[in-house]
Amino acid sequence: MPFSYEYPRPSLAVDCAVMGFDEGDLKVLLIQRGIEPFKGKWALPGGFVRMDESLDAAARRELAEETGLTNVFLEQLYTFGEVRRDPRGRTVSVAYFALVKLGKQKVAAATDAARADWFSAAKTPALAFDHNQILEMALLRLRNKVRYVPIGFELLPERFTLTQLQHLYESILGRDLDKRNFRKKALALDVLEATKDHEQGVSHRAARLYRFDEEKYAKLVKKGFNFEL
Amino acid sequence: MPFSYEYPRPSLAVDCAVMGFDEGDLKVLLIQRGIEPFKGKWALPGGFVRMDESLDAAARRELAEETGLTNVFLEQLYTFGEVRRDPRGRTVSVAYFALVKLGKQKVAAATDAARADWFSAAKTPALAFDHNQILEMALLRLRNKVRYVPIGFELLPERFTLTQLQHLYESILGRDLDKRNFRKKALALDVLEATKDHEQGVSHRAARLYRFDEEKYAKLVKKGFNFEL
DNA sequence: CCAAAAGTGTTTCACTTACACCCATGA
DNA sequence: TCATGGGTGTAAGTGAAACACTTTTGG
Repeated sequence: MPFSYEYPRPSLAVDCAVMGFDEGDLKVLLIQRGIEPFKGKWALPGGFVRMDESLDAAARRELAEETGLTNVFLEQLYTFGEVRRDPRGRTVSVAYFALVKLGKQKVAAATDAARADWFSAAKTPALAFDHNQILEMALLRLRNKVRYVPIGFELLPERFTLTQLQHLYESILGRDLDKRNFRKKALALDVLEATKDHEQGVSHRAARLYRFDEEKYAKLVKKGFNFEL
Repeated sequence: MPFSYEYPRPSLAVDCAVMGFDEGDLKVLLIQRGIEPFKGKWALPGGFVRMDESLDAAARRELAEETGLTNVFLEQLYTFGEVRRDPRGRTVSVAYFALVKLGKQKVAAATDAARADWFSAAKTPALAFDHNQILEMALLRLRNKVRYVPIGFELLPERFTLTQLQHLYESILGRDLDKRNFRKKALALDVLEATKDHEQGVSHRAARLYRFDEEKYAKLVKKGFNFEL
């Protein structure tokens, strides 16, 4: 500790596991690396932390720079610090977990990324660095967290049908849920607000659209409630 | 990214929130800083990460150096990276969460620590850096985690009575539990092995000693079970 | 009128909670 | 023999899971 500031320091990076939901399928956003090492390989978006920005800020900046995404749900996941995880030299990476409402935002590759694209979370290619491990942990976190915190709504458009919500949960949890029980429970939580509108352009009975009510949810949290789907 | 290795780098530290349980009370291990900054103030044990060691290894090393503790339960907690959290300059700290079986190990201050001592977790002094915040997060993690992972046993001696176990849970969760229900549930989980022995030297009926059965637990985990106390 | 998904209640079972007394031991 | 904590069972209530048919709409 006394001479700490003379010590050599590891490089410090952030990497983001960005997840979205589309067509009943959980997706992950990957970029194709435009530079060495691992040039041409797919990887999580990320980059180095600057001296004048917090870790969260670095994650948001890199995400915007490499993929064009802003205003996403972002939370710290885990810090990866094995000695040889980066061939360039000692690099510690703070991994982030991000959720985006797909369809709204277009992704666009930029800076060091040759391309950016969505992959089905179930079948991602072999990634650069230890990014497969990071991604695995992110998916695990999503599965665990979605059971007691309503983050699922971060993955849906502002208005959605109960069937969409159910399919989202099914694909995150990896198992089928009973329709009646699911709807009963979702509505009983009292955080969904029914709108007057219904989905459009389907060739069958149109489902009612619901909206997640942040205020009701905040009140419930205060009361020390117990969310669980 | 391209010029990353020319960028200035933050310092990288680890800090450990070490918790123990003694006399029915949850404790935290603090060191009194022997050097600036915050000389004389209490803080979490920790120090800088070396280039040739992983983050976990750094946490273990610092813990051993500053407090003499080895073989503790250790898991990464969260990484703190606000720009001005260390007056010496930009420093990012990977915080760890540690549990020790008290009574077995003596703590002894060393290196940069003037003293090391156990404090009741409920009433800790104002700490150096953002360590109060780290500690708070560690206690929160313990409260949440203890509900679905049997880490409570990391805080008890190898053999313990059911009443000790109950008091541990009560002090972590911050509320009283019903004796009969607690015992029923604890035994129903089928991870406790009754020994033939009883506690000694008490002036009332001596309670039976139990042991946590790691193997049974591992088997249950494999079967995808559901621990909860 | 057919296909396709929306929408809706009841019963059963398991688990949680509340609750009070006798037992064993050492002083 | 008294004080102290150890140890035990049952009943009521609450929440989870299983399960099938009618309704609406567009083609």
